[in-house]
Amino acid sequence: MALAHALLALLATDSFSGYDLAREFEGTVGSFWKATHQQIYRELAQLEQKGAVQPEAILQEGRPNKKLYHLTPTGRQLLADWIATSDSEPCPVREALLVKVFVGHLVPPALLLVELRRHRQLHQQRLEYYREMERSHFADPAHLPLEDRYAYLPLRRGLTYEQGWVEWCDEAIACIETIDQERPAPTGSSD
Amino acid sequence: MALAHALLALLATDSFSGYDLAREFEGTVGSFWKATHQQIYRELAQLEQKGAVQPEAILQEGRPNKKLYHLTPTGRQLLADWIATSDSEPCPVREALLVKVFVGHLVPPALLLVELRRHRQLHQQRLEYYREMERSHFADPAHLPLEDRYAYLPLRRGLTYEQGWVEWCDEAIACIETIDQERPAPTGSSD
DNA sequence: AGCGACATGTAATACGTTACATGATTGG
DNA sequence: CCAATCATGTAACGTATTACATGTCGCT
Repeated sequence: MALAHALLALLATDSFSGYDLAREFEGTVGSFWKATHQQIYRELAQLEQKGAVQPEAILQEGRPNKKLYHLTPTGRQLLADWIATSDSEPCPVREALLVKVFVGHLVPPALLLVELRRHRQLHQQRLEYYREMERSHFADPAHLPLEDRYAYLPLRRGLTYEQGWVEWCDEAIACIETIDQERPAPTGSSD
Repeated sequence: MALAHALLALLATDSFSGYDLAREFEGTVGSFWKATHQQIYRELAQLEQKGAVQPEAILQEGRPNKKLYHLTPTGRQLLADWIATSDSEPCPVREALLVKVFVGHLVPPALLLVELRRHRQLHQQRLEYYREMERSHFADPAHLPLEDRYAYLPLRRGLTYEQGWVEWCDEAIACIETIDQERPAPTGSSD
């Protein structure tokens, strides 16, 4: 049910088409939720059936028509009730990179270093993107309209989350480089 | 396929029963992977069919018998190949708490503060657990056996991850307390 | 007498991912 | 001419969650 609530939350800030929503999840909103367009269209259909959202047909020329979804009062109430009543648990971490590092001794250090550097770059890019959003949309956070002061907080978490990853990657890279220098060829030499 | 590899990784460090594995995911390993016993039993059955793991029947008195799973050479190779070849993407974040904060203006601040304090406590507890594991198992990390030096790194990420959450919760709580003091009753008063 | 730990499993459902499908427009 | 953007969707599959099911032992 959680994707449904994430969609309602976005539609509480503005009206969007399914396509728009999919792009939102790739932007700032990606700091707290992810979804593909297939999930979104499926979920929007269900929300429409429940009367939580209402589509408005937008006829366009030169590009496909679209359905602009609006949050209904029912939908707004559904969202408020969910916020008020549901206990949300921290999302489970399933991080393949950490599995690899955990049993890193099974492969040559150089191989792990490639993966770690790649991840460092991905997180660094995301971090810079969030920093730019912070600069452009949330300069002087104390004097923001009320809604934006709330919306700023998830972005803050996105920032510290990505920064945490970058710092950990640096730590891990340094550690594995040391291991690599101590023993040159840990696999394939004398096993 | 990722749970399969997480299980193989654990079985590369020791032999476990399904029940044991489920408990591992609640301990230190929980810093990088989560799984319930139902998932684990299903996946172990599949891994057995592939010849990646081999069960040893342990007959016990006073408690149920169990199957101790051992990693086979095939399984070890499967794991090493996966580490070497697969590009692992950062796991998608789907954090209900951040959805709630994002549209926090829809509910009374006091309500959000309850959820935030609850989360702060959960992350604080996890943080303290990881700190204890660090103290008891990874004191003096430079002089650890090679395998433990790798195993230490995911725990380090667990530590900074939980710490990041605790710090963000403090920031969010302070911010929302300020909002609360500025405007006493944002819902239900004059809407 | 009831609960929690031990130990394994089935079944149903919900949720997420990947592949396939269509079709116009714009820019390289 | 090919790829990307806009825009919506279906179908199949894989993974995860929740509920149900069983049965002993030791503790309170």
